[in-house]
Amino acid sequence: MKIGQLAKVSGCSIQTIRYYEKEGLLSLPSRSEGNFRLYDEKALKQLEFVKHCRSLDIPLLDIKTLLELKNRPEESCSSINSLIANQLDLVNQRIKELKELKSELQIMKKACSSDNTVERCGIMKTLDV
Amino acid sequence: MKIGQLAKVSGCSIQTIRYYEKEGLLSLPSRSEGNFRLYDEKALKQLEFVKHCRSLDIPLLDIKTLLELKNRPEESCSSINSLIANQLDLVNQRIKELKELKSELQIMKKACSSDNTVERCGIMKTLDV
DNA sequence: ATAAACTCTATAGTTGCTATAGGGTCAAGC
DNA sequence: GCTTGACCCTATAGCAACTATAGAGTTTAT
Repeated sequence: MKIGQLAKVSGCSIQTIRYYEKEGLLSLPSRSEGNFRLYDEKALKQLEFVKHCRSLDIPLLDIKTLLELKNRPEESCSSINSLIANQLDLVNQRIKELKELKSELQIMKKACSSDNTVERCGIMKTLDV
Repeated sequence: MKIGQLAKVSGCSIQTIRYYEKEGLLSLPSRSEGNFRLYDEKALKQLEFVKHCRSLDIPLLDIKTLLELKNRPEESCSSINSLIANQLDLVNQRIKELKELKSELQIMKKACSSDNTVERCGIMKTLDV
């Protein structure tokens, strides 16, 4: 199939597919006589692997690492474990930060009722440290 | 004071200060004979305002809006209310997403014990949709 | 043959910084 | 006065992960 079809099937944009190829996340596809990229089922599977990893906020560089490991089945998977554990830490950390941010925003929200002027706005007073 | 001192006092890097000035978040400072930027207490306050907004994940463009509103004290602050409410929505949304991501990562973490091969790695099997 | 849809490569842009290059200024010490 | 190191300047590029656009070539259906 051509790139437009792959994009439809995978839910990944044409430009992103080309980007992933350029970044080494997708294998170079064969080409038609007119130089159009041609993809098979294996390419679709690889793209879906990449997409799945992205949905986990895994950076592209790490995804490349995972793909390389995938090609080395006899190797230890301890680095995969580390990667996922690290990702989980990052997520936990970010959730913590966002909760704190949420608290502050909620306090600010209450600091001002509508139909005020900027001068008397409780939110603005809070921002003005 | 010069930019290095402002950076120290504010906790904001020199380059970021210059960046904020370029983006219109900070007023153009006066200059010394040697063309060094010179800042007063007012500039420090403005920078701290910007920093505070950034700590709330408010985009620079919105911060500019807030600064403009600050200069119009008689105007309605309803847009400030909207901005904070919107920010809160975004934060809530992101927390939700991260919690879902966390769940998935936790499941994956359990899918593999250490000292496996890639071939038998439960995490890799999960990624391989 | 024609036109529209699809595809190509190259490049620029988004956001919010951050680093670097090459050069100028200032202040302290000799 | 000279030197040196700290500080400052502008310009530009880079980061991550896309996303858009320009200009041109290919394919497909009528």
